Amino acid sequence: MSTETFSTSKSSLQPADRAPGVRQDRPAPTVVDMGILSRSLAFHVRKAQLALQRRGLRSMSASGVGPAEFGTLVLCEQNPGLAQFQIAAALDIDKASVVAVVDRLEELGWVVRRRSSQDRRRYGLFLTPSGAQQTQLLRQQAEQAESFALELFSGAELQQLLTLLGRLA
Amino acid sequence: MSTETFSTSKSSLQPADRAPGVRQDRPAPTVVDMGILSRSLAFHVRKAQLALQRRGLRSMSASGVGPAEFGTLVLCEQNPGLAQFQIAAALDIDKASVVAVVDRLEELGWVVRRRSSQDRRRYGLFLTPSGAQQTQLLRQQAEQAESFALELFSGAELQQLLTLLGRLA
DNA sequence: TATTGTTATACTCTATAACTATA
DNA sequence: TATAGTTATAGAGTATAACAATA
Repeated sequence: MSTETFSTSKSSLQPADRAPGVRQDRPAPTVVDMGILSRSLAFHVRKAQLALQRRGLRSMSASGVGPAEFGTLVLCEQNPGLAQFQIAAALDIDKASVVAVVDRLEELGWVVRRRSSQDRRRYGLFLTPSGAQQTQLLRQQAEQAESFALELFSGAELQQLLTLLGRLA
Repeated sequence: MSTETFSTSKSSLQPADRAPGVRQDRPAPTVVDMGILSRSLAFHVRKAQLALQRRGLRSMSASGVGPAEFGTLVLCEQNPGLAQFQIAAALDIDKASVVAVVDRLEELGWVVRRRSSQDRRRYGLFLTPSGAQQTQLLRQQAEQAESFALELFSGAELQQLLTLLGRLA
């Protein structure tokens, strides 16, 4: 049996006599019970995202290219002439955030903005040749960064995970 | 057939003659092809997290209680006397970040820090009576905020989603 | 020497509001 | 009036590095 006890905090905001119901004289836990967190969707999604970020996505951000930049490149590749508000809708971020993303990509010389002749409020976004080249490279890096999932999941499991996540969003 | 064209961007960094391979004179896309993003785990996890955040989690943060605070309360409830570094490990955040979280909870009078007698470097964290009450309330809110998932998924699907996400982390 | 809690700092990502030019 | 892009600002949320106290 443990005889561990706990004495009052350094903080004077909560002296012992102002927290009369707090139980003491218990051993400090060694195995952590996650309680409801083990059944919380938000908690699991957050941990999964952290794990993915720490994995290979850091390799991209080293070159100043984050998820939003990568997504924009892929969308421009698949849909030449896409407008910025369409990028925002597809990536689920605000159109104001897209401005800085496209600014960076344009500075890198990977993307160009061209005014639409039909609606002069819009820019059409296009990959430059070097942008197309970089996109191909980054896509390979992204695929490799996610390839570890192929060891964690069967093909059917991976497919269902994507399906279920898609239903959430 | 569309006759839409695109003229040069306002930015002088990328004049037309420095991006010679960019294709023009194409109609602006209306349906967006997500390309590889539709099969990207990181992309789907990120969108799912955004959807969850926008849903009910905002209701908590209105009271200054975010996911980290909620997780800490639940952990303290299930494991009285837990140390801060154990909170950090369980929630997958840095121990430095836990300090501010516990500070807030202590200011609210929901949690108290007590020095361990066995290892005087550590604090044991305990819920106060009002902290226990608030935790129960917040847990109900969290369960309700995630209850929409019960309409999106069958019990088996929800269970598998949690299992697969857990395998990622 | 290593660990626990702390402080200070900075970075990433995103949202909000107000503005402009076009529609 | 509404929409597309822009600007400026601010807010989460987290990481990193260095430090004091303790092990």
